[in-house]
Amino acid sequence: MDTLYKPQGVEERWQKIWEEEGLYEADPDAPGETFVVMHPPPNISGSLTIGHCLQLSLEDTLVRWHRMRGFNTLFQPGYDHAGISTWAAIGRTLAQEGRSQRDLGRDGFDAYVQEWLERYGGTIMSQFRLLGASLDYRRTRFTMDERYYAAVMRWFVHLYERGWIYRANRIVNWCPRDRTALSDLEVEHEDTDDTLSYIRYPLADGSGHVTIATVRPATILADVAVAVHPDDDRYRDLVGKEVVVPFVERRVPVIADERVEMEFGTGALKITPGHDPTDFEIGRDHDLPEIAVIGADGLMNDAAGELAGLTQEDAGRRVLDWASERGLLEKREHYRHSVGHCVRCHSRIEPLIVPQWWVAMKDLAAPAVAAVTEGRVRFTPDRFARVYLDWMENVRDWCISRQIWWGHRIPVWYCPDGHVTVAETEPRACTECGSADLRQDEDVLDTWFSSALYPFATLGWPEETPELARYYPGHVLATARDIIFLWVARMIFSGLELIGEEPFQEAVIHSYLQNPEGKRMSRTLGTGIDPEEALEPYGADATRYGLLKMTTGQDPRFSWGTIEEGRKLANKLWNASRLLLLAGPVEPAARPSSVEERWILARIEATRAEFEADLAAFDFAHAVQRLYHLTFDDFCDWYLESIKPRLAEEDVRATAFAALERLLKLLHPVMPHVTEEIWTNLPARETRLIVAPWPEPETWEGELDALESAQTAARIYRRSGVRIKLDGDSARIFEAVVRPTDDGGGDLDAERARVQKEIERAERMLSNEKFVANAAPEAVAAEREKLAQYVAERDALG
RNA sequence: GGGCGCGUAGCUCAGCGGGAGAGCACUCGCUUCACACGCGAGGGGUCGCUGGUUCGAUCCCAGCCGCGCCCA
Repeated sequence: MDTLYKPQGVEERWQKIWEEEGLYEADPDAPGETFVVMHPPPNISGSLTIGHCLQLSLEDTLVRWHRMRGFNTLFQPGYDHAGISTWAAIGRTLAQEGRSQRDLGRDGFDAYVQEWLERYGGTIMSQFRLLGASLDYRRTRFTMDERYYAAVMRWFVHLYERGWIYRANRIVNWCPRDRTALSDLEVEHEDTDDTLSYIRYPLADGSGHVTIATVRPATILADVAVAVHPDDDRYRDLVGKEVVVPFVERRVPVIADERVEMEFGTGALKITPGHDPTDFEIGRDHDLPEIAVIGADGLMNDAAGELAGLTQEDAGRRVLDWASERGLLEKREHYRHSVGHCVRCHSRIEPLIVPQWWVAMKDLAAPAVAAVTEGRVRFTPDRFARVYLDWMENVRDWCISRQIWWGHRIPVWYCPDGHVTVAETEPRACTECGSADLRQDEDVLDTWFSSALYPFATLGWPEETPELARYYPGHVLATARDIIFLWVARMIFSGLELIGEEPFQEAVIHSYLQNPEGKRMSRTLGTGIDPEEALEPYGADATRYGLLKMTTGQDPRFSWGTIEEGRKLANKLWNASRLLLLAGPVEPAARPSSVEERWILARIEATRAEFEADLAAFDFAHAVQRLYHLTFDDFCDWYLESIKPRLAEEDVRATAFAALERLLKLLHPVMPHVTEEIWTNLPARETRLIVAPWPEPETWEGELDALESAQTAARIYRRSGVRIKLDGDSARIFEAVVRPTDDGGGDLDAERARVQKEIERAERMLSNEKFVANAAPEAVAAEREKLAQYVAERDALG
């Protein structure tokens, strides 16, 4: 054994052995309470980020912990086709060759994407393995594989038959770059600098004008009304009159609607149902026409007449010029407001009225709200339950159709007569007229429509498989907060609707790593950290440890120092085991005969209980910190040092190996490789550590503080050279651990003064009558205890 | 516009009513027979600011200031 632990090679070897020996496999026929974690399937549009590794580390820690405790565990791997995301990524690659997705044709694109899939899918699975994630790789699923496709079709038809899927011509978020509709969740609002133009709309009867303010003058061409608030005294007399829309010189009514903000601009709002979501709603309620002057490409369309083909900016300038020439442009001012952008390509979202497929959310949402309010699904940290509920309680209908070629094609067919046939598999004839001339809807489904089924589609649903019976519902779902609505919420309502049970009990919302400079990690900006930058030099164990320490807070910065801490812990364990192995292997057996032996067993036991409590609360950072402290301070610095003089005794070594075994077991879920490597070197191995039984609770009462007097004496001696009087075990342990090199002496006065200060502080507090009267009894007792200890210390100093 | 989170040692972060902590970095001592990628010791902090509650506030409350995020 080398004096330095080198993870390279060791980790890869164990990863192969564990997988080849079938130790990652979930067996639905095996006994045991189940524990199921569905790992969120990464997008095949890219490789893993360090953030994925953080998520995987905490999941794998839970999975390995449960596996050792005898649970029948399923840790499910897979990857996601990631609709628009992959579509856009492929588009970027093709663009470099001067081509686009649509140049390939639908079939050509399918072929291209298959290659893409093999390349990225393979990379992702190999990165999972590199981290030591104990996923059941045999079960790897893809959200567009054949069986998964069948599940998605069933889901669509189910919702359709329920009457909750409908096609409607409504305003949607349109990305003019990718030329597809998006759901509300795929739009992000960004503060944008704009110019607010104040334009006069003359009254048709010539009695004056109304001034409106707009940031999008080009849309004036599609105006169908001017709206004011019903309580707005300034405009009360105008309601019911008509105004003339500039440029197009169309007469439109002035209407009253409560959705108008009186404070904005002049309080009069131009209504453009074709190009604004609020105006669309107002328009529908007032039966206004819907005019579209902007096309799918974001440019002015034919309805814009002489402005057709212009960009909105150019068209807007023409409109403003027109108004200005006629004295209708009152003023222009700077205006900063938030504008919707495509979450992927950052194009400015174009609200357009286009026919799309929708899911009515009302009936799906109600049970999903109840699941959380009734505590059947819990969030950690629990404040995210509120975030979830706020969204779910106010959820709007979900636009699920996308105008791209990558995804699950909508299972709807049209005959020449326009009849609609909805079926899970391709129908032979129109269900209404029997026509065999069927044309399938061109659109594909929102990628999240299929991801929503992940917790059961991966288990074989809609077939009644043994896996589905055994592993649904699952237990822990770990994810970052950015997909609470997109995915977590949708899994909950789909699971409730289709299976009748929520898909997991615990939604663990983990931290979102920032890069060391505090910036958001982004692959495209090059501000991210490639997992292999950590895995290669530090090893998976160190990386896992470090990442788990970074799970606190909301947006911790990635820090190499934390990974380094993990590497040191691995090395420390390695060398502690070397000490014992070099002293002479002997079968492990806890036969403690001294106070320090009982003490370490008690410390390990106490840490086991605390560690379990941390994991149960998903507090990974504190969990690993405990292990570090136990290993360095308790096990190495005190226990091993104190038994060194007696290492020749077989019982002492047997106990030490037994203690080491327990320590390795506690560390295994966090650092699986180094612990397994050491474990396999211990005498009398019968099983792999990965499936070794988790330590049972033990009782070592009254031993937790057994080393306190020796430790206090060590602190004083090391600081000042002053020896305090010790006897019996404490004296022996002090000698063994501290190995004092002189007879003491030292600065006795300084030590006395220090202790005296402490005594005075405690006495001062205890002489404060208000403290004694008002403080919690425990606080007062603790203070008395401290005083007693310092008095004892003073006496020991002599 | 509404909501959430965070400002603690040079850095990354714990602590969240009763003497300010860890790891890294820094300084000093030690080649000690597991580990010098080690061991031991030390320096370093008006706990963002201002008020309030309390016998006592880094911790609770209010208001500011600064960062980050979500929803509309």
